[in-house]
Amino acid sequence: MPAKLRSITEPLLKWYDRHHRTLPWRSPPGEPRADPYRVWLSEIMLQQTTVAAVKPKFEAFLARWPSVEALAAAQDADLMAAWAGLGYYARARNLIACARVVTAAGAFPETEEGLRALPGVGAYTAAAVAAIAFGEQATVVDANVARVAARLFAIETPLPAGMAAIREVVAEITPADRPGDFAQAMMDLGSAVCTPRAPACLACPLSAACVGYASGAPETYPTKLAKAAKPQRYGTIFWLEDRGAVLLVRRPPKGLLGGMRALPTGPWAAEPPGLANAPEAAEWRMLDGTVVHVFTHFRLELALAVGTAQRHSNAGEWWPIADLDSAGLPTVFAKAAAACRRAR
DNA sequence: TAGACGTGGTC
DNA sequence: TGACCAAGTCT
Repeated sequence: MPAKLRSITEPLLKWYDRHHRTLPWRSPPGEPRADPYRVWLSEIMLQQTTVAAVKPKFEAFLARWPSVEALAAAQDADLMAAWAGLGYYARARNLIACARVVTAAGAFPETEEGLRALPGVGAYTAAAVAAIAFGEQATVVDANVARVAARLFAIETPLPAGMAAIREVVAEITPADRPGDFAQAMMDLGSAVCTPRAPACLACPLSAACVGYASGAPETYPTKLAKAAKPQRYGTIFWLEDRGAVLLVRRPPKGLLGGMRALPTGPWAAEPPGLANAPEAAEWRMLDGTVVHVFTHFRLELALAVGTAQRHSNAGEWWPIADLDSAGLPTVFAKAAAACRRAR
């Protein structure tokens, strides 16, 4: 084993044996394999999502759908509703598609290449599942690993272009023995020690090998390109009520909040759209105030229009207002619904 | 390659 | 308060 590799993997894995987090989808350190269903489900949920947000969702999914076969048999609407609040809803659509592919095939693919072909499984997730569930020496690079590696080797190329150099060095230091523990150790280290703002270098098992630490300014790595400003958009939410129920619709299957239940809404545009695309002719009353919600790529300010239906239209589902929590609304609509219920 | 795609927590 | 950030993927 090359000295460079040993000087990193040995202290890292020793640190992991002592300081690893215990998480519901994890096997203890030293286990060469783990349950692929749990590993896959957790990795999908963890994409761009914090451990704290994932833990209760993971437990709920595992209790309700204890195997990939059970998940494959779920109703789409039930799964989408169960995912509500986690965000990035394409993950939920791909999750059920993936479960059905795996169930039809009889088992998860056991190689990085095979996993990569599954819906919703990209370069990171394929490598993570291959390493953690199947013990493959795959190169696992998420935001934590990228940050640790960029500091360890003082990689100057800004992200995302710098990812190529990062992948190279991570491939060099990934051991054949315990590749899954190595990946999770890098992630735990990035989460607890090699943090974005104020890394705890004095507590780091890799500080002796770290070029970024030696430079005196490890927190400057990885460098990143400036982001574009978020545009402002405006919309109107329609709260149409009849005999204790409110009208909900299903969003189109793709795009923003695709496939999710929602309150009716007009366009989300650069100017307030007023009552455009109101669900039916009704006496709309505008509530005071607005609901603000910030998405990844724009900021949205919603006006709230409330009306009473003359008759039940069949343009959507009439949902009992007292039971709205079980509708599985994305957070932006849950916020708007709460504001309407308070103020109407 | 760059933009679409959610949400909640932190400082 | 707002900008940054999180176990990314798809097109």
